[in-house]
Amino acid sequence: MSKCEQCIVRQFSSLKALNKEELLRMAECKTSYTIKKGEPIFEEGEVTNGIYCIKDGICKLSKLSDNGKDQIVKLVKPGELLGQRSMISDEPANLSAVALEDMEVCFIPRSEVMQFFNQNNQFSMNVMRTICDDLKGADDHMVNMAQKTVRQRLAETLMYLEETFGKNEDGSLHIQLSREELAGMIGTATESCIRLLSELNKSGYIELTGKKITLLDKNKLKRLT
Amino acid sequence: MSKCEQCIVRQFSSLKALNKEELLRMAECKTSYTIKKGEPIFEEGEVTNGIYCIKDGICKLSKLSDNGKDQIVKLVKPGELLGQRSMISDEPANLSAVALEDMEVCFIPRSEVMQFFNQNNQFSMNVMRTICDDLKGADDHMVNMAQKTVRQRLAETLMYLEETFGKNEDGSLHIQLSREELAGMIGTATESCIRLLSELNKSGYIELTGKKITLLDKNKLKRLT
DNA sequence: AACAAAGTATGACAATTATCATATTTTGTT
DNA sequence: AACAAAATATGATAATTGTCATACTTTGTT
Repeated sequence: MSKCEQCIVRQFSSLKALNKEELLRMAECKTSYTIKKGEPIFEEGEVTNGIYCIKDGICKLSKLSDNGKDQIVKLVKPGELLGQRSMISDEPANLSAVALEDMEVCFIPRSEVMQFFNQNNQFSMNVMRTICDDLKGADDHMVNMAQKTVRQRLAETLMYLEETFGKNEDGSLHIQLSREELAGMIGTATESCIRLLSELNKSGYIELTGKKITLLDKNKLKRLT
Repeated sequence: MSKCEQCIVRQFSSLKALNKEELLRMAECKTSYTIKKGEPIFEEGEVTNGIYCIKDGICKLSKLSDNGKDQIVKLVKPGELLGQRSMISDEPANLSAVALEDMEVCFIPRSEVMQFFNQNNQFSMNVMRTICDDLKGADDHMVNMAQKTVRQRLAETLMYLEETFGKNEDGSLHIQLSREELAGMIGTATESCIRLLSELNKSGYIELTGKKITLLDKNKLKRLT
């Protein structure tokens, strides 16, 4: 059983407010999991009964729409927590979490987290601020979905992916999404997404090499939005 | 200076957790306002420095998109609180709040609310749950915006308006939105909204009489979505 | 009552986006 | 290495939605 003290999740998340004793308690009750790319951490409607700490790997939070398409609501990085909203509302998950890369996560039971939550005011304020940030992000995202064209949303998403997940040595986006997943982020049909990518490619905004996407002219891309 | 004990807001909002002494303190520091239809309570980017209790009247929370159109993110009823997220994040308002009817609201300074928040655990849990509900609502709303057609969103919105704000004696929707505002809710051009309404009218799904909208066949409307 | 201004309605058309069909390429498995 | 399956790409076409022009109605003001 590994310690929680030096864990990346503790450095970036609400958990940074926990003291040594609380970290020890957490280390004792946590469960570590390895999750393969493509596998779910939890699914929409599932009772999660705790939170997940993302130690390594990226995952998508998505929701199945009535039309059968999976809309990606958010991407989650190492250092973040999953399942905080469900824990506080005491409700099943509203979104599914699926690994986009091989992942390492720890599960901490609800009862334990709620203890920290009630005892440690700084911790609960941290959780609260995170949820407030998510709410602001979701409102802004909603406005973009409602008011921007697919091309604008694609350009914004590509820049977001580079800013958030960085580039490889060759300059291509580090995060690898399938065309279907990218379409699921911007809220469009897979074919439309492919067509627009290939248009941006021909116009010199981006470069497509196999699955790799490289942003060539970010100023031009920004002007699209 | 009126009392807070019997106020409608106390019955429906997070404030129900406050005790008599806290209510007295709140009554002393609150400021009451009357806001005319069309006037703002606060605007996007404004530092609010407190929360607003909606005693009477309905307002819209909206955000101006880059294309110059106002997207309505949420409608707020009497009994609800405004500005909780900004208060906790200690940030300016992310959305504008504008009265859709003449309103009565009370303003409570941030310092006071934060005291309740820190002292009264039930109150802070209530606030937290409300924000969690908003987050779930925003995520769901986002998926609808991304995945449903304008016609589907219009049908859903009309049913939402009837469920949430009720009907007049003649069966028409109680809440009166301009076509532009309705378009701002569903995220489309005003002309498209008008055209679809008139199509639903001709097909017998709804009836348009001046500004009044009556839902005639809710089963059919539901099937559209 | 008269008038301007705003809101609602509709047509014509263009632009955007989805859908279906069909190649082509890549990936994974035996 | 060979093959099937999945992912990517592209064309053709239809459906949806936005834009601009214009007319009609309602509202509010003087």
